Amino acid sequence: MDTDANASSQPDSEPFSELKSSETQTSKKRKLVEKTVVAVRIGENVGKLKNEGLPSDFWSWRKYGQKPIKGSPYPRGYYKCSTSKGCSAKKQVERCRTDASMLIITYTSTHNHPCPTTTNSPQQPKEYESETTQDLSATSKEENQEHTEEEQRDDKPSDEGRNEEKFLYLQSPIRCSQDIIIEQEDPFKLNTEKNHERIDLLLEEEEPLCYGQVKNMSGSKSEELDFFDELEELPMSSSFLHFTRSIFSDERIPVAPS
DNA sequence: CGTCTTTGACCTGCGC
DNA sequence: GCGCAGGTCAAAGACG
Repeated sequence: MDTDANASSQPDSEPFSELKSSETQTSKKRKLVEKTVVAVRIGENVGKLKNEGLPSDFWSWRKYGQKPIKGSPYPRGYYKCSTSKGCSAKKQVERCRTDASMLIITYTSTHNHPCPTTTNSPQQPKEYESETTQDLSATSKEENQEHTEEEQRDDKPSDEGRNEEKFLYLQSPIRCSQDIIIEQEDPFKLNTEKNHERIDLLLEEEEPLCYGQVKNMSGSKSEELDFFDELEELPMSSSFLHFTRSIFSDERIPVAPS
C-alpha cells in the first residue's frame, strides 16, 4: 500500500543490476519486484499549457486493471506496455493520498524492446497514436462528461475542474508543464535517498487523506470517484515517463524503501 | 473490425 | 491456517 510507493525491487529483469543493490527492501504485500517509483506533481500551470501537441510517451500503455487501495481515496491503475507484444514492462499509477496534486507512478519490470527515442519516429507511429489518441479520447470523453456534470453543479469547487484540466493537458505537453518539470527534476536530480525521503514524505508524512477531506474538496462521493477515475486515466504519466527518461538519460530511478 | 477500457472474479503473498 | 489486500486475468462493452 503506502509502502508500495516506497518501492522495493528485486531482480526481475537484469538491466539494472547496479540499482538492485539499493533496492533490497521487500514490498509489503507482494514478492520482491523491481520497481521504480516516481512522484509527479500536477502543477497549476499545466492547464495553461495545453496547446502543445507532443507525443505523450515513447511507450504505449494499456490499462489492464484498477484497484482501490486501502488507506488511499484514490484507486490505482495498472498498465502494461503495449508498445511491444512481449514486453513485460508495467506501471502503476495512483495519486498521492496526502497531496492530490501529486501522482505516484510505479514502474515495474523493464521494456524488452528498444525505446523509440525520436519524437515522431516512423518506426512506432502507433505508439503515439495509441498513447495520445487513446488516452486523449478516453479522457476527453470523460472530461466532457465530467465537465458537463460539474458545470451543472454550482457548489462544485472549481478545483475539481481545474485538476481534470491539468490531467488532460498533461497528456501531451511534455515540455510545457513547468511545474511538472520542476517537480520531476527536483526529486530525481537529487540522489536516490532524497527521492525516498520525498516520496516517503508524500506517502507517509500524513495519515491517509480522509474521505471527509476529499469530500469537502470534491463535493460528493460520486463526484469524488469520478474525479479519481478521471485521474486514473493519467495520460500524463506517459508523458512523464518520456520526460523522466529524458531527464535521467535512459533509465528509471529506483526508489528503495528507507 | 480491431483495439482499448472497464469491471468483477480469481489468484497469490503477507501478516497475525 | 485464516483473513486481508494487492495484482492479474478475462469477458463485455464502447469507441474510432
